[in-house]
Amino acid sequence: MLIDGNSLVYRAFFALPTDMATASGQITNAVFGFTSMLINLWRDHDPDQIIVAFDRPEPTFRHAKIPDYKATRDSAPDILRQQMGLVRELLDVLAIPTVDVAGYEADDIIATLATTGRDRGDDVIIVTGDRDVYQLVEDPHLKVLYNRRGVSDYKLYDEAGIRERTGVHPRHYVQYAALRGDPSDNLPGVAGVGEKTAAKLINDKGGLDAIFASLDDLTPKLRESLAAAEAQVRSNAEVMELIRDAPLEASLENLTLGAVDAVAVRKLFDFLEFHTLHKRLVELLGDNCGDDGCSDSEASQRTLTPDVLLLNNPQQALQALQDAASEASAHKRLVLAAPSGGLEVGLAWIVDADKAHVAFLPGELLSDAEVCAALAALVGIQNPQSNTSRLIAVHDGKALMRPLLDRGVEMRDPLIDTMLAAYLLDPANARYELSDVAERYADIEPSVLAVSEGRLNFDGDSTNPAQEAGWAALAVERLVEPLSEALTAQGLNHLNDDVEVPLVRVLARMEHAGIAVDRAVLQQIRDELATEADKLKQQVLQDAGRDINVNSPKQLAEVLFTDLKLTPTKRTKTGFSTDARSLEKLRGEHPIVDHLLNYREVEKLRSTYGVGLLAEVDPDDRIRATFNQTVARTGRLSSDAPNLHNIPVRSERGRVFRTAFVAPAGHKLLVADYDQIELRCIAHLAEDPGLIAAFEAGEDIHTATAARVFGIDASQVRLEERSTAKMVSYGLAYGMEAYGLAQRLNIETAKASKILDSYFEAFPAVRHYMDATVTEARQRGYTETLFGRRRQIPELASNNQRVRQAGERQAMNAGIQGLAADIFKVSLLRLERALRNRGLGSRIVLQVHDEIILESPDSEIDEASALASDVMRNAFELRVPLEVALHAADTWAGAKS
DNA sequence: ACTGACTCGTAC
DNA sequence: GACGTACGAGTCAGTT
Repeated sequence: MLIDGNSLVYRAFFALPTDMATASGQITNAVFGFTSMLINLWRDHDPDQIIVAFDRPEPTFRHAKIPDYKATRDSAPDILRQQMGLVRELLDVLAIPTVDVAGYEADDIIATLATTGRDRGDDVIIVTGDRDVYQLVEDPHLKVLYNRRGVSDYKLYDEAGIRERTGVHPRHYVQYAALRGDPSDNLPGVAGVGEKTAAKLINDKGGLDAIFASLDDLTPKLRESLAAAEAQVRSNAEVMELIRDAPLEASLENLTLGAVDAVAVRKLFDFLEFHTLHKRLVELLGDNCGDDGCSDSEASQRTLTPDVLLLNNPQQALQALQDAASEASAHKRLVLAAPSGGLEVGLAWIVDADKAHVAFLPGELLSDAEVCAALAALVGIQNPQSNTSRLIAVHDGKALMRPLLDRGVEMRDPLIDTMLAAYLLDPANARYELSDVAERYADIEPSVLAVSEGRLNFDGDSTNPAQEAGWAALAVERLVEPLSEALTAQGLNHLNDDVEVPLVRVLARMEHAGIAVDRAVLQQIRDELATEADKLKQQVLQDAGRDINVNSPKQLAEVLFTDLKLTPTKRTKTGFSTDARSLEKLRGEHPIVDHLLNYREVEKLRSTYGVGLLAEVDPDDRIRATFNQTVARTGRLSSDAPNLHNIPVRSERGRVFRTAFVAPAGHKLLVADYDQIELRCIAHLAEDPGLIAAFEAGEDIHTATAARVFGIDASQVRLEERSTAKMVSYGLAYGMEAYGLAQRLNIETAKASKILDSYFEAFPAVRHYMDATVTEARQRGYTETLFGRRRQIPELASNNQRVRQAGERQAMNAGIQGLAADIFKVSLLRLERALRNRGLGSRIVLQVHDEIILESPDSEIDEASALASDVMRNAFELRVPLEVALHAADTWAGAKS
């Protein structure tokens, strides 16, 4: 194994955060990364010999040939250079030989050693992040382990691999690279020639000489570029060719691994504070390095090392699953965890907190029907006859449930889902990956790599999902107690046990079902919009008078406010705003304004909804979004891939997309949506007699509000007054102020202020509720919904007025939006249960915050409607009634109020 | 080629 | 600075 030391140390340095340091302040990110890589390489490939080659600081023969060679490179930062010495020291104590030669690069040393090794019959692996060595792989005994990025992303290239990656045979690599150039070495290639063209030229002609000899066959542009660059290309080829007979002092025979000095290793690792790495090293080297009389007791508490039983074939899998399922002790805990690749890759489990035994089932065994059945017996929904089911603990149970549903297995509700628990405990956190939660609540050390890459990546060992899933299972096991206790302490048991946890299965079933779409309709809409967008774009360009990117706010601002001298009305962080509200104010000043507004609308619809939705349609003509339960800080759900929560409805042009969401033959879409749920929540929370009375009377709430605010009879309320009242009511929930209302109504702030005053005079309890909510939140540091859902609002303690006021608005909104979300979740749950209990064929296929959409057989419409209405109205008892509107139609567009 | 900040626009 | 909660397309500048 030949390692390019500089290359790997550089990769490690840039891949890991520079705040990794020892208590004494020595920065260790590069040494850490390099050491971790080295241990993994050693373990995974078990080489007979390891040699690490280094560059020397002096110029090389390449600099002599080309004065500008590598001239664009910045010199290494000090904090990296310091660590080079530590890496050398590390290799010393590990007795790994290093080589460097003045005037030559590490690559040349590697080329020399590789050639010698191959000639004497060795298999050689070259480890580097530098592509130049691809040229060496002309022989089946020579391979390159290329470090693509970070410290754990390697790819092993043999001759075929190089050809696939570059398009050329390794023996042509130098010529190919010479054409393409190498910006990192400051070697320009041919203008207009990148990887694809370079490979094509080489393969068509056979080599540089042939290419330059027959330039006439090529297109004029290419011919010209090549002719102009010939000298450069020839020179590139010369310096890119690696030296295979560099003058090394030691011979390959003498560069062997020596005896490891265990005490020196321990001292160095102690100094660097590499406790986990030391443990891994000891595991690797065993007695050679293990017994130096020290222990890692402190570190081991924070580090998890799973002992995984790998199930290699269906027989072993069946046995293990049956063992787990048939154990006499019921009501014990079963921890399930998948590796980062998901259930497709595999599934690990632990039974009865027996941490010594983690089983890992490779994903491919799930295609075996018997294995699937055995898994169903272990984790499936409870068999009514048996009451012996184990209590499941998971992190992100939906990630398991959904692929299991695809395989016909319906997993039962877990006892605890550590992801949901962490979300309930702090929904403003934004990070609920297992490594984050494990560190926060069980003081389990996350792998540094997990932190740097934002996901669990078991210490660089990306090739071992069994270890990774095993780690996850251990982590979940350790989290169960602390999280359960924290939930209880915070009064979150009801919300967790009776709402969030059972909701997981409802969402998994919705995702699994998906919603049917009419692909042809969607394509038709997209194509019409494309034509229209093209036309409007031409108009805008014509108005602009020059060629710009119409999608670029920056270029648009230049045209509008510099070329055309229109008056800017609003600033953004980087310049003048061109958003729709600003453009509205410029209407009539220049035709470009109208054209641009039209273009924006059509282009938005075309790209986001036309192209975007079509990309998400599955082969069976259904769209399956993901519904996230731990994203929104108020307790709402969110949807992505695609986001089905913002399908257009307000504008006529956008609404047509809803005609593409359909019910299959013999079915209807049944849409049930809450009427004014947030406003009803405000009425309840504020206990405002006026609002309550209006809702109880079943009046049109905006008309009734307008009547009270403007002091007139409901019959006298004009459309504009109703609209104003509606705006105020909505703004209320968000903590809107006079300025904001004025902007929206396009009136003066003073006038808006009067309207707000009148509103609060008419509904005094509302203002009191808002004030009390903010005061309480400020005192406690968090808000709480009626269901006990908490949300921390640290902004309330800020010294910055702007931040603090934003916190106040969040506090006002959280209780309202959160209560609505809680009620809605209960509805979803109960409706799904009710449908199942009655054995109906109707199923929930979508939800949008206050709207549930069912796909219902024609024969069931009446029963399902009545059921949905009943469940939703009675989901929670407020001081005001909850009203639900129901519509059945063939498409989502048809089901409207 | 990839990534993150930014702007803009859609929903409730 | 001024209305809460989301997701995503596209641009652009910086990095690998």
